Amino acid sequence: MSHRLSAPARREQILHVALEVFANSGFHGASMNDIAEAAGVTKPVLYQHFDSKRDLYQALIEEVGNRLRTNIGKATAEATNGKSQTELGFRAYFRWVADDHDGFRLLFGSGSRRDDEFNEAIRKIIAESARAVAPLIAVDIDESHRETLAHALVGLAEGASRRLVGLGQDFDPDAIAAEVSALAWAGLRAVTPKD
Amino acid sequence: MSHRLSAPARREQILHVALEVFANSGFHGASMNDIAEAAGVTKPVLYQHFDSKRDLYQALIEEVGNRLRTNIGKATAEATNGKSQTELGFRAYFRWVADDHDGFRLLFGSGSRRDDEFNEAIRKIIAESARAVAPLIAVDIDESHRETLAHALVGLAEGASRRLVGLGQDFDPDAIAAEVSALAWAGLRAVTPKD
DNA sequence: ATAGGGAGCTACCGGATGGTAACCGGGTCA
DNA sequence: TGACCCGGTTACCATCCGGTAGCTCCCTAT
Repeated sequence: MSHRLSAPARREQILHVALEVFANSGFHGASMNDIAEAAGVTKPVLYQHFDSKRDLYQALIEEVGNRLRTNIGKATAEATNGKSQTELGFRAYFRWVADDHDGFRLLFGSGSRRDDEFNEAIRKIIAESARAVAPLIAVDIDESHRETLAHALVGLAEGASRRLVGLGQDFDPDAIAAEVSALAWAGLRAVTPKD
Repeated sequence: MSHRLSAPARREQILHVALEVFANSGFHGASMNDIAEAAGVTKPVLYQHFDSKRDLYQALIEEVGNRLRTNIGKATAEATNGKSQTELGFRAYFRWVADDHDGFRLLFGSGSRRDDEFNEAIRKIIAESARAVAPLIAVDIDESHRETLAHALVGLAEGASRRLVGLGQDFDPDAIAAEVSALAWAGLRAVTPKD
């Protein structure tokens, strides 16, 4: 069949294939046999590259998380003010979602959040995103509320993405980003202290 | 121990206890034995009231979904304009989250989304919320974008809630609602057609 | 040719868990 | 008092699945 691969190549291929399988079926829904079959090999091969199922899954979370981080980081680094930072950040986010559907579903669509171990990793990614967003909230409210609003904004992007990805069709990330970031930016300006 | 209960009472108790267990451990993480033990009975008793584990879980999703629906529906019914509708809607939502942590985690915190069968039920709830939000987006953009923004707003509330619930402490739902709805309302006004 | 290493496979184990069959025991009513 | 209803229990089955031991086969280098 698909010939033998070198160890590193096989590892990459497994990661690639596993991402798709996990994204489709979730951690519990996908068996190691499923993944092995999808990769055109048998189970023991998986264990030559990963210590356990969790290990494989975790590796994926980390990899996908890094892609997300990197994209947003690069994009916002070029921003000169809050508004453009917001726009560029959302654009990078939606671009990432648009061409990494499986990655998005792995992180945000699945049961990853349930499991304590995975939860931690994903929480970190979300918290990190929130921390990037928080400084944009200029209003003088207490730290805790600011954090909460930051998480809300992360949820804003997540909610839109979930639907877009759920539809299964491709979409124009820049157009969505423009609307969502307009909403976010104007919204941020409107939050007033106290009430 | 806790004496025998009438069938209906036992059913209610099981639902109550199962919500907590599922919320804590997720669908896969919680075994029927866990739930039975938490309820102070044994497994077969569960099967006298529910056909299967999935059946029990589904019943919970529906029940929680109804609570959410009802609360928001009642609240927004009193609104006279878009702005107050937004405020009242968010307030009802956060109030629900505040006193139904377990319900929130069942619907939004867990692996429920993964499973096709459950997914459908939860999707419906989210879609319903989005449909309630969509009319507030006055801007003249095409239907699909409006839907996406509506989902984004649902995600806004979800993101904030996830953090609040995750912190484990209680919070003032009205205060959060005030901020989030201010953000949402101002944001909505700012989305402009085309660009 | 042949030895060796590394990629891959067959076959298996054991634990966890959803689900069930068969039984028990106490309160109620004739 | 004795039959029966019904909520509850014990003990079990069957299956799925993560994980592993040990072998095979092919390619390469000497």
